[in-house]
Amino acid sequence: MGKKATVRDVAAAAGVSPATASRAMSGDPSVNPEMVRRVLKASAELGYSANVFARALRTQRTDTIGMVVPSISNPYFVVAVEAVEKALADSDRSLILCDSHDSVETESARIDLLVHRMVDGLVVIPVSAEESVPALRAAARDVAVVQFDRIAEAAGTDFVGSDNIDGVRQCIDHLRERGCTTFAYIGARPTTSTAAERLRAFQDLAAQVHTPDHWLLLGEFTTDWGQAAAQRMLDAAVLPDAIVCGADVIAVSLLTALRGSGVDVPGVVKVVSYDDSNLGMLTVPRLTSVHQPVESMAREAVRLLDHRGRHREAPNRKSVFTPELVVRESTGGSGALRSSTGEARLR
Amino acid sequence: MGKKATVRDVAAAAGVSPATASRAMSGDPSVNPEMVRRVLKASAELGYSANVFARALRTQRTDTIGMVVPSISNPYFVVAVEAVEKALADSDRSLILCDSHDSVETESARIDLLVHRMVDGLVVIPVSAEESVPALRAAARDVAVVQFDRIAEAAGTDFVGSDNIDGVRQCIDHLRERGCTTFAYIGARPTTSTAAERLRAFQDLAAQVHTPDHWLLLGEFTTDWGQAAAQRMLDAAVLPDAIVCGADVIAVSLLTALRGSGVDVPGVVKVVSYDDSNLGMLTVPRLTSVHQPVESMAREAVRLLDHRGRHREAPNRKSVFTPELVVRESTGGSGALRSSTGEARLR
DNA sequence: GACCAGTGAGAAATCGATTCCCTCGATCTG
DNA sequence: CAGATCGAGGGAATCGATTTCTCACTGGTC
Repeated sequence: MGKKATVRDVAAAAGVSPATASRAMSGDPSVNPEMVRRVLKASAELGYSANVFARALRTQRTDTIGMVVPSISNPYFVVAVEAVEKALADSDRSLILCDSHDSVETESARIDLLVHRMVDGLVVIPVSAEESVPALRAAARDVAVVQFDRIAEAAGTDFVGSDNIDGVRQCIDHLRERGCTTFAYIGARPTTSTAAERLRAFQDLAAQVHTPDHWLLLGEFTTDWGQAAAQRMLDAAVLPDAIVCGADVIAVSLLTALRGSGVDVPGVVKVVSYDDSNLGMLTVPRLTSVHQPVESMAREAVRLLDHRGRHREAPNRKSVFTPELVVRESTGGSGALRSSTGEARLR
Repeated sequence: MGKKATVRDVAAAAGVSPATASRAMSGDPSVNPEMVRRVLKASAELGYSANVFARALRTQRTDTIGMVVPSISNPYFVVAVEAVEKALADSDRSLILCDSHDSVETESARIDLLVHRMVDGLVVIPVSAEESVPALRAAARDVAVVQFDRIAEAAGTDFVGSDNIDGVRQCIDHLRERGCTTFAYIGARPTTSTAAERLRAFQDLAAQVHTPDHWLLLGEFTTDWGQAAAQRMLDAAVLPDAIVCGADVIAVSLLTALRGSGVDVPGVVKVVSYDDSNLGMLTVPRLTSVHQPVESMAREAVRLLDHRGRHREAPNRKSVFTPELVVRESTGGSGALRSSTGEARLR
């Protein structure tokens, strides 16, 4: 347990005052280059590295941002986390990640935890469009907050997401091109903004005059639900031409269940989904899915955080990115339309 | 941006000194109950909560432990993270998670980061049995370290893992019971202890006098490798009765590729794997896989950390848990043997 | 009635880095 | 050449909570 060197140690070794040592190391231009050299040398020799807490206590900054996601076992959120981490690496800041386990209470606790750790900013994928509001609103008083992917409107924070209406439209257009006329939707209950928008878009664009109950199934963003939904569809006599899923986690187990019951996909039913996660590459057939430009979204999120860090009272901003449908075999493959992209990224 | 209350504020509001306020809130028995009451009341009214950094600076503790995993897109590691988080929740501590992206350099940087953040302990799934040693060894001088799942022996830290020899033995026994006589192994190069142990166990237990090259394939723990390996097996004329995979991430894409080429699993080839992750539940057929008692392992890891926190110089301890094979359809289903367990946990 | 152990609580030191303020010497201006 | 200006660098305060260290006061004992 080697006791770590302090500024004083470095200062002493370099023959200067702690004040000068500190200035030298932070690149203050008013320090003689010769002194800087001596300080840096001493610092290197002692293996000095500043105490994070002392610095944070004094400067009120931590060069750390926090992120709260509903579940790290959803691959889409994992991709989002990795993208944010990458976007931060450029500016040499790090990420603290918390999992809210799809619970409003846990989410609130995690947000509090991070705020008390004085993160410089907070990226949150909120659990609920309504119930996440109080915690987010409170957090936004103390720190820069940006909601990611989903939004709890009333929280009044910045937001980065993608255009769900357009994504669903691309799905439907693609399916119509492939000759589909009857559509079902398997998604999540509209407690999150994404679920609500995708559902509404589907209803506006594809729902028939009379949509049978078992063609509009709303549950959760889980594989369990995908499986249960598949069962309900199979229990009914007639299958639609196509099924639009609200997320890959739903689609993969739905697909597996359908095929397990001998339904030909894409021959009899075509399936499209949302998120373009690595999961969709593991099924047979591979999933046609809506890809969101997560990397760009993450960079934008960091930019918004930085901006708000400087302008606390600026009006809220919303950045909405356009997604793109990636066509694979679950709707008959790329055919003459466009080439399917993306390799499995799972490790 | 509400400025947060300090001990002084609380003390003033309660009409006592900061010292007494601090003592009152930390449950020091030498404080008059009446004072305690007043302090707690004031504290509650002001919405006081101690500044994490000031406290950490003074006490040299953070009630936080750090965890470094090779990749959060591997579902097995995600399960490990969740288990550790859960084990910590009991004692009201939190987890900081870092991803080393399977890189020794990143791993070293992350470990440093966490050590400087004065985490009270560190749980690491090392990237390499050899190259992870220096960083771990250095970290262990400053903080309690436990290696999880894999071990870099020479680092000289505590360890929690499972018995890979026994796990592979269960696989082979099961396959033999099902009538298999020729076996192939698709795993990772033995740069990690788990990969090495599983490989050696396979060789000891199942390798034939002459194992064709394409029946002993070593790559990485990725889906890409599973797919590539499948291709190599298919290119050769003869298939084995059974394939043992070193991890589910390998097995799922292998399985998908085999089935895509018309190979009947489990009819022609049976497949067993390792990790029992949710991925294995999404394939058709579902994967027979070795389940490790991750929750128990995580609790043990936390116990070891706590123990070392108190006894810096105690000899290193290794806790090895016994895994259990979960039989599913990729080897012909549970049959009369035992019931398959586990539901998909993906969200 | 005087002395001592014991107890509760405040003043001040501490953790380590940063930064404001001030000094001292040097250069510049009139 | 005196006085003003500038700039490098040191002393000390600061961030907020905890933890000595100390002291005043209580009750008990001889």
